[in-house]
Amino acid sequence: MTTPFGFTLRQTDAGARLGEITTARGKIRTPAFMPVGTAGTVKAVYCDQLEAAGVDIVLGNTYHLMLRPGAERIARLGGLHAFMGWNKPILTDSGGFQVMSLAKLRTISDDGVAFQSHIDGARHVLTPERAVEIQCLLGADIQMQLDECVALPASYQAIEQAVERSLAWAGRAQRAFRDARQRGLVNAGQELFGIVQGGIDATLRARSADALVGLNFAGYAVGGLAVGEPQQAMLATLERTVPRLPPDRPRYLMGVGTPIDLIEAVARGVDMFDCVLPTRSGRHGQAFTWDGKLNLRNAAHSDDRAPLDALSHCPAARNYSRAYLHHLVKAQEYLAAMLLSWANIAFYQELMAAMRDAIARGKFAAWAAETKARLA
RNA sequence: GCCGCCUUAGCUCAGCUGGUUAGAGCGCUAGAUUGUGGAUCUAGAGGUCCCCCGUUCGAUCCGGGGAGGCGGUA
Repeated sequence: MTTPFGFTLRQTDAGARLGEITTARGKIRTPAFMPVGTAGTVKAVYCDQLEAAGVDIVLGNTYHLMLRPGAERIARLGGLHAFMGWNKPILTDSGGFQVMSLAKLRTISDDGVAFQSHIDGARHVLTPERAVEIQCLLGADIQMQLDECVALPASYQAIEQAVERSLAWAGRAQRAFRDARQRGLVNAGQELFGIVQGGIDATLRARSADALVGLNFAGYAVGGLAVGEPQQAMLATLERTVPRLPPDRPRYLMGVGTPIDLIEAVARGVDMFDCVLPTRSGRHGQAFTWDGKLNLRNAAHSDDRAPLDALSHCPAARNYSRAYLHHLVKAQEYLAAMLLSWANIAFYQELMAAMRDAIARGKFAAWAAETKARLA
């Protein structure tokens, strides 16, 4: 008996939404932040630490896992959850982001994307159908359609083409997913999300969102943001896009963002986020704390006995001095990446928990104003 | 003792047949990083060119002397 996929909206406050996503592998408290685990690991962090930090769901990546170790191999080994030892929900990105980030290594057509592997140069083709097949093999609880993500600034024509192509691919992905469901390759607790594109153009965003809603997805992502445009343009785009999405489905802002980005987006009705910032920044010596960003590489920390963040509940933030973390970062010790990634993920989870609490109390606007000032 | 080589940024070293503001790598000081190519990028500070004398319009560079280091040799 599989728990079916579902979304319950419990409360709204000042535009922000408190809710819960149900999957066969567990519940996701929203607004939610999902750490990025591209290659079957949230880099430098154990699954136990993720769980203890309050993480409900992590990301995996279709493109990277397809290249190495291969989707069919992961399926033979019991699926991505068993493979990486994470039994809670997993959302897999489709490879659409790599259309942008690995632009030099791919050619795109209406049929799909041909990548030249950055590992060994081999040719790999990703179509909307193959992306669904791979995500079925991985066992993702939430799949993403293949889309075309465009770096900004870009011409109207380029963004328009990406919108139309992504819409066509949304329909193909949906047919492939329904076919997989009929063949028993996905269960009732698993779902596929569509992705809105359109740059920061109001007309294209409306066109993309409206057409996608017509396809009736279980959840909707807003993609193609935080890719070069100013924060104000991103927020303005959210204000025009999110209201077009059905309120009874989760909304996922892909690839965002900084702590303040998250607060601003929650205020505009977004439920889910993912971003590499807490982990990538952690590997580069930057910490997110309740007093704002801290660069542990800076010499100012070399004699500082204070903990990273006395307000955090994370052992990494409480039990090690800034002087020690500074030393580890300067010496390029592995433990620096481990402790700072851990602390950053814990901070992001505490931030989301604080937002959920503020919404539940009906105090989101005041909380947001105070917290933004504190973190700035 | 004698012979040879060396001395330029914190470190390891380029360079200048004598000419405006002497460079690199690393290190150092900062900044960037948004659906992760375990990648990288940007900027800055830092100089008695071992010391003294001489030659020259002008010396880090040429000559003499000195100091320190490395190697060889009796």
